[in-house]
Amino acid sequence: MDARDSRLEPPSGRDDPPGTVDPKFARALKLFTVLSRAHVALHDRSREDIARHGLTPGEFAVLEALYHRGPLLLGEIRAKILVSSGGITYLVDRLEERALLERRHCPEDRRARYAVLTPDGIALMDRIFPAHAVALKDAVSGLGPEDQEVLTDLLRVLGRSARSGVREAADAGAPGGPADVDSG
Amino acid sequence: MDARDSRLEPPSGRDDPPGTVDPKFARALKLFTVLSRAHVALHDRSREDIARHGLTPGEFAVLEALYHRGPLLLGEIRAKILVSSGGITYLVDRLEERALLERRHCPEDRRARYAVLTPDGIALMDRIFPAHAVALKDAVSGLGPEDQEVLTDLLRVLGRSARSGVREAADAGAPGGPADVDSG
DNA sequence: GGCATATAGCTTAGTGGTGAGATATATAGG
DNA sequence: CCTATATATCTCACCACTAAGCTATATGCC
Repeated sequence: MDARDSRLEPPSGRDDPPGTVDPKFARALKLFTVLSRAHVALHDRSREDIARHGLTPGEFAVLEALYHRGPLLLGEIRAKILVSSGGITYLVDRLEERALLERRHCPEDRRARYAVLTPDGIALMDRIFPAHAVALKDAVSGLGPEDQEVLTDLLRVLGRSARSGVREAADAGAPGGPADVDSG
Repeated sequence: MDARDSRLEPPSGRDDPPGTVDPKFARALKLFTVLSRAHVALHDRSREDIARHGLTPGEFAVLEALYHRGPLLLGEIRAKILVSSGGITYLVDRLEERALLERRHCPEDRRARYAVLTPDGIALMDRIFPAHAVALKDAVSGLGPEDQEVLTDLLRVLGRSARSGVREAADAGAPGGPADVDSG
């Protein structure tokens, strides 16, 4: 058999990557990378603040939506915070168990449910939201107000851009199966 | 009061949210929201492209790092793609099982391991990366090249701001712009 | 009314990932 | 050399969340 165990060998070199990035695409790729890192950084700051109160970001997002908009149907929260149908049930279950919100029947549609903050839920948000707002304000304070506005506007356009043109399948190929990975 | 079931009652009103956002913080909160949504949108586009090849975003990120940088220590990949120590082991395990990469001993440090793409791994990336770059370029095409550059620069600053515990002066009185804005 | 289809939320199985602790190795100081 | 501490990776228990299918209800068409 082959005497050579490749695991015993160091890599042939540190500076001969097999692929290089076509500069034509480098700008988009870089933008994506930088966007991801900025998001992670900000999200982490937000999360470490929220975690001190025993909440996950998802739970906090639900509470915040209700705190600032009043009672909402589960589907409305779902659309606002971008979780799956199972996800919103899970989050609302946990918050209801902790008596921070309640489900209520919707008189116009018996399939639907409102989520409504309880007094405890309101009290909790009264207590923690202001500090959270300060934490976020600090986290973005590396940019001045005008730059923050410009950034927000650009991100809005980018978001729309990425959301539009979403392919609804039916393009090239059967939508039934994932694809091959190897066989190359 | 008697024992009524609050679930039978509709919410008292749709437009009396308990909390309102201090406009002083509205800009930062809005920025965070818009950033999250833009990130989700772009990430979803990226993911749906990657998923067609049977890869998760994490797996793709590992392959891409190795494809463009050559062999890397697990810790180096970990720092680049921002996963936990358990996460990088998990990702590399899966890719190694599929023979897309190999672990190799590091001669200078016997605790460490390199990850190196196999020929199959390189072939896979040769095959799927170009289309992925096109997909991302399309997704950001709602912004012109110059706006993309501006956005990237602002996001870089924001990322640094969120990562460091900055509490720079600046503040509400002097929108003249913070001093050091670039260093990398 | 009666049927077909769409929709809101729930259930369940499964997954990508985290985080703390374990192990092996490295490094510094006596 | 010996000890103490730091570091790179792995192991394992757990978790937030997804996706698909389910039930109940709503809606449109005949």
